Amino acid sequence: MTSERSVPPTISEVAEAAGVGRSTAARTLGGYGYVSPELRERVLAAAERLGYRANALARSMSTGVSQTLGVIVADIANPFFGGVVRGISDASRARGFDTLVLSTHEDLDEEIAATNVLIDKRVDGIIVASAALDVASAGHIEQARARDIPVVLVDRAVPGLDLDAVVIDNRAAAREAVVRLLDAGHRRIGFVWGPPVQERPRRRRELIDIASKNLWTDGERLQGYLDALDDEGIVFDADLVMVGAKTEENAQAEVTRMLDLPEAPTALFCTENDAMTGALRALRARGLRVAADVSLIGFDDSSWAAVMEPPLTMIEQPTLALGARAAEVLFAAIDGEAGSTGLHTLVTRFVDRASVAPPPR
Amino acid sequence: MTSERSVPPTISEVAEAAGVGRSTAARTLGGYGYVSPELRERVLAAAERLGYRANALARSMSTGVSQTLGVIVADIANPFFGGVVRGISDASRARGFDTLVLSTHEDLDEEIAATNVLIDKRVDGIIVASAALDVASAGHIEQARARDIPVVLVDRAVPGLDLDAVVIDNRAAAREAVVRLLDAGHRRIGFVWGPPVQERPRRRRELIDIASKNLWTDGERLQGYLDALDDEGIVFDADLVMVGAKTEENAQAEVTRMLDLPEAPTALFCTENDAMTGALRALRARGLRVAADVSLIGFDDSSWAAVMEPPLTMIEQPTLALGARAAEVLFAAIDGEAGSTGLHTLVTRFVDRASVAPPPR
DNA sequence: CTGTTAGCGCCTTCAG
DNA sequence: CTGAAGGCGCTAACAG
Repeated sequence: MTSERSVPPTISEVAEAAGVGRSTAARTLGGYGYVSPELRERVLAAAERLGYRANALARSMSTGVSQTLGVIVADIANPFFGGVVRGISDASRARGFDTLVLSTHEDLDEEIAATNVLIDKRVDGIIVASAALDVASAGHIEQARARDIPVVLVDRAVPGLDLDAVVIDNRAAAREAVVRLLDAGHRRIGFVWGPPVQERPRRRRELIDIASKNLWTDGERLQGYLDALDDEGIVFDADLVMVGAKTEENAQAEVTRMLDLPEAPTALFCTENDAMTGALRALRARGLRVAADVSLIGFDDSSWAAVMEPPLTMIEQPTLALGARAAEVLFAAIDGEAGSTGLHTLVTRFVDRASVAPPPR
Repeated sequence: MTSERSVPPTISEVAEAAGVGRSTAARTLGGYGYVSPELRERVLAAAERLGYRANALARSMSTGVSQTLGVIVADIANPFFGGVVRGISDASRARGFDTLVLSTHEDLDEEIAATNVLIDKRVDGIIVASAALDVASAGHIEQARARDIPVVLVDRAVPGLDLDAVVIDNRAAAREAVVRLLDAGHRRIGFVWGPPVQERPRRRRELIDIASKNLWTDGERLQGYLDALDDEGIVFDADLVMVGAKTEENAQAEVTRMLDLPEAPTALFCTENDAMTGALRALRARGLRVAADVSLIGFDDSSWAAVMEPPLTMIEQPTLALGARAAEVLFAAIDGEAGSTGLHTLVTRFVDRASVAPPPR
């Protein structure tokens, strides 16, 4: 039975209806303190009759706890972040927490604004896949911590920031992928996707410098690529690295450019989904076959990759687990468990399918 | 400059620091009422110095407005819902609202719990892709409305519920797809995906009955399929409809079953992403080629569909727009604009690529 | 224009 | 074990 009135009943009204004091009603409805079975019954009945529901805002107001987690990601429409958010959401629900999700379009100012919103709404903790590149640009995160709001990073670490970060080992995963290509006999391997440098870096040193000044994941993956090349003593060729915007169109354009090189790459390492689809478009346009003509390995497995012809070899990221783990780490901090802050690294899975073959000829 | 204390300063402290009354501080910081430029300046300076930020909870408490929208979807990790949520999120932000997102795993009980959470947190409005099949199972939605919280449905309408619903015309889109297949000469067309019936329906009437008792989108798409068949006077064959769980595995199994029929389908209409990938797996396992042997049309375009060989003909849903529109309609309701409730239908786009060809032989 | 005075709904001492 | 009273931080009438 619910009352028809549109203003919800308060605990005082329930108390009155039950003929008891406010605090007695509050104690039984809030589930704390002692109440005699008899009164308890009466209160419960009255609450039921009036359709009482506690006002979570008022409760947060006096307890100082909102039972809400704040989540900041670049783009909730990106399946990768969708998985992370779902992992966070499920783990939170299990603890009775809800999640306020904000998308920042990979813009630092939006991220700062989002952080302020979360601080203002008094969330109990924040999980952020930050666009901040270094400590200097992470002032908003310090701000939250200064207000005693625990923060954990997910997907992207921020070098120099002493914070818990739940990530994968991008560098090792990238290195492994490129090693596979190397093992298959490839020597000219293209690197498709960020960092989004505008000018083609001449020297290797320059590239590493750029990598360290861009999105952490991009930099790490690029490093992994270079690591693998180093293993084989292959000199880095700037022509084989994509430059410019991180879009599918540009990936296609850059791969096309590489394909037209005198010494074209025989393999491509795509560090993101759109890099892979862009590369595939470029191959098709040039009439080249996957594996037979150009080998391919990509990041972020999906069910589509498995049904391509040939099926694509991919690196799978544990999106749900990243989110779930981030939530766990955050809850530990909320509970005041002084765990050592640092990197929590989850393992990726190398899904070996059929897009890698020896170079042609 | 931010103070180092972890308990945030209140408006009273700012007032004191500025040497003015609370309400003067409140007026300037809250941006309402009159304040002399001089005092205003002093208050602002004090607020800045103390690092003041308004407590949104307290504000909501007294205004009764939370500047927060509640969003309920089946699975935030599903790219379709990811797009919808992103659309909602962007449109909300533009109005200064934030979104509390809850995933229900397509479970009605979880949806009911989620609705209660949103009611308790006093969101100003709710957008829900409901798992409710009819008015009888939509009590929680009525509950929210009884508490004067506007609700708008997105993606899925609930037959009989007098509520705004922002959707696409699933029936027409499905019909168009099947008509294309028919026009290409196909007569045996398989329907892959829900409704998740367990027993194979014998009669057409039975099927329609089932369709009307399941997820609205599934039912509508199935109706569209039947509509197209009717146009050509083709009798519905129960063997060509998938039954059982809505999973990629089962889609593959069911398509395999159809392919092994004495009169196998020469075309397949897949109403969801996993239906398409399942179907593709089945074709591959049987050594059949897309288009040449079996024509294909699917729902929910993605960049992958464009790079398949051959590129897949798909129906594209405007996910961002669905979310954005739902938010607009909700804001209209929040603003008290008494628009007529009903269906808001957005258009889909038929992306004609190359997975449809005449039947073989 | 400014400051005082009440609440918003809940939790939390504190006597009784 | 119960009820009265005060406070969380803010907004909102209301006099001055």
